[in-house]
Order: sequence, then C-alpha cells, then structure tokens
Amino acid sequence: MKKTETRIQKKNHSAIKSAGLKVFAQFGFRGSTLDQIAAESGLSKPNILYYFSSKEAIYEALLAQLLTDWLQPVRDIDPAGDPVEEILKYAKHKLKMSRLYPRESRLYATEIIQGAPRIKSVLTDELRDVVENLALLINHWADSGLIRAVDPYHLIFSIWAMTQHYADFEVQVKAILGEKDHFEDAEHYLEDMLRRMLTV
Amino acid sequence: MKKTETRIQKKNHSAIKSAGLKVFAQFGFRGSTLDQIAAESGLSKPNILYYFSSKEAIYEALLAQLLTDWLQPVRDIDPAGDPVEEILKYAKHKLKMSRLYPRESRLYATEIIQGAPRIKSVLTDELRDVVENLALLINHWADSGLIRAVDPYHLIFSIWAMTQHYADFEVQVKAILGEKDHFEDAEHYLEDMLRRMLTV
DNA sequence: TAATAATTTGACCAACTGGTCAAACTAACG
DNA sequence: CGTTAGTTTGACCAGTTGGTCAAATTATTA
Repeated sequence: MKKTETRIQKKNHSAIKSAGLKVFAQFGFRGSTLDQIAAESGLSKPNILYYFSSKEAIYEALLAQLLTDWLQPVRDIDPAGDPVEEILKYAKHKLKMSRLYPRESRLYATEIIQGAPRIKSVLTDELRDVVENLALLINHWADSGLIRAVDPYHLIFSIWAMTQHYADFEVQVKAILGEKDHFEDAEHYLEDMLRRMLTV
Repeated sequence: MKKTETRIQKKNHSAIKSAGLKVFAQFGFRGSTLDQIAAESGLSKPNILYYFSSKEAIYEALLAQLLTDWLQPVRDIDPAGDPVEEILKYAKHKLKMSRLYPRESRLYATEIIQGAPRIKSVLTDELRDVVENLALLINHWADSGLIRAVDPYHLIFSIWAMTQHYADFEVQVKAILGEKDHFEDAEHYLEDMLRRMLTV
C-alpha cells in the first residue's frame, strides 16, 4: 500500500502530471521534452525525475488515469433504464468531458493516432469487452422494440467521433464558428441526431 | 514555371513525400526525425536535404497538398443537385478518402490537435469561407423545404468527425471490430444517419 | 535542538537532432 | 568520347535530448 504520500509529494506529483498533460497533449510523447514539462510545472528536470522514474512513466500515469475515467461511464449505462435516455445520458456525458477536459481527449487522440503503442492491449481487452457488452445491450433493446435497430458498434463510434471532435479539433471548430461557446448547439444537434436514429 | 523536373527529381520528391507522410502521420512534426524519413525513403539524410530545404519544407509540402485535396470536394457540391444526394455524395467521398488515405487524415489530425500552428490562417480564411458557403447553401435548401432544418455547421462537423474517425482511430476500431473491412457497414450507418437527419 | 529523512539542484554525459559542405559519383548531351 | 550539370555521400558540427549523481538544502521528528 503506497498510501503514505507526503504533502510535498502530493503537490509535486500533481503538478508534474498537470504539466505533462498540457505538453503531451499538444506534442505527443516523442515531440515532448522533459524540459518543457519542467518549465510548465515550475520544477527542475532532475526534480521531476525524482518523482517519476522517466518521461515515459509520466505519460503512462496519465494514460492509465484517462482510461479508467473513460471506461466507467460506459459501464454506468443502466440496462434497466429507458434506452434512448440512457444513450443520450452517455453521449452528453462524453460531450461534457470534451468541453471540460479537452487536453485529456487530445492526449488520448494522439496516442491512438500513433497506433496506441502503449495501450493496445487495453483496447483489445478491456475496451473491446466493455463495448461488446454495450453492443449486446443495444441489440437487446432493439430486439425488444424499445429502440430502432441500428448497428450498435457504429452508433457508439458516431457518439465518440462527434463528441471528441469538439475537443480534438477545437482550433478548427473555432476557426469556423468563432470563439463563442459552441457546446450548447453541439449538444442540441447531438441529441436531435440520436433521437432521430433511435426512435420509431 | 518550374515544369523542368527531371526523372530523378520526380522519383525522389515523390519518395521523400511518401516517406514523410508515413513518418509525420505517426509521430507528428516534432516527433519525427530526418533519419526516419531517410530510412523510410531509402535516401541518405543529406540527399533528402538536397531536394527539400528542411524538415519543415517536407511537412509543409504535404500539408499544402492535403488542404487543396480536402477543400475541393466541398466546392464540388452542386447547389442545383438534389440536396440529400449531394450531401450524401460528399459524405461518402470523405469516407472513401479515410479508407484509401488514412495517413493523410492522421497527418491532418495531428496538425490540428497540436493547434494547427502552420495552417491556422488557412483554417480561418479558405476553410472558413468554403464552409460558410456550404452552410448558406444548406440553409437555403432547408428554407426551400428540400431538406429538414438542421444546424448546418454541426451537420458538417458530424460528417467530418464520423468519416475521419475511421482513419484516425483505426487501431481502436480494429481492436473492437477485428481486422475485417468495416467501411461498408460504416457507409450504411452514415447514409442511414444522414437520410434520417435530412428528410421529412 | 540535533539528527535523520526527504527534497532540490548544478554540473555533467552519451546519444541523438537538424543541418552543412566539400568531394565523389553519375547521367545527359553535344 | 569528353564536358558539364545534376546527384549522392561521409565526415562533421552545434544544439538538444533523457537521464545520472553527488552535494546542498529543507522538512520532519526524536
């Protein structure tokens, strides 16, 4: 049990992860440097390596945190709830994550785009499993006549794609829509789309 | 006019761009090295710099090519054609690009995720302009009762997000669906979704 | 307070980075 | 064939990289 984290350790672990998130999300693992993370966190480079054994260890700590945070809401979908509302709840939750934590989304995106070299096994094990269960549930809902029959996998992909788009492609969205908040309109569009897809 | 490209120049320019695409798409600009591009292209590092003045020049040549290839199909949408079919044609074209040229998509994605430092002006000028015109056309179609009224910008974003998802997140899609070709199902889903959104 | 444990840092290193350059090599052409 | 223009490369460089380490500093505790 590693519960014994001092006040300073807590503060610095957090500062390093926060700085690492900022830097890695923008430049990817190979494009980021410890000097950048040092500057961003206000710690010296050797001091960072006192808390994390390597650059890679910081990156992996961030990814691990991310993956658990992302898988949980899928597991939280209630098979006994109203199907359309459950799916909408999940989609809106994902959209909110994109608004509140765009850097986490971009960190994940760069890792996946680069072929997911460090988390491929998580994708083929946990993620695959969780998605398969959700797909079974969606098919079950469709068989029971509670929602329209759609390909559950591509439904899930479409939710992921649309929600993460607003985080990952933020500069592009802002170049087109301007700087004002666009998440409200995005949510209306997403809700409209999902209701159209799932009802009748 | 720089039409005078020798046989060797043609071959090597192409080999370098091809290798650069492969490397940059995977590691981003800062994560890629000239040595990687050299190894991938079969040329020596100094030889590469004989054809392109710098690492950045290769990257920018790739981005420039990409942007023109991506903007054209938007401009090709026919205001006099059938609205639903025109939008579907565009969406299917984008999906085909994701299948045939996933590395181009990933190169673009990494550039945008990193804040588009080299092409921000293209986004706020050409892309913005082209999208605004398309949005006006979609609104016009809606006003004429030819399609259902939807937010044109978020409609466009949803098409981009869903089509590019299959290229950018290819490893994740394959981790879930397996290695078999999934683009046919994706096209059916996309067509279903757009028809539901745009008709009635 | 004194001693011990935890934290921080400057100096340093070997490997790698983008890029240069003169010299060597090869293709093209009269 | 010989000449010239185009092509290729080995050796090299200065700056950056992730990471080490002993020594100095600071916090904790007896």
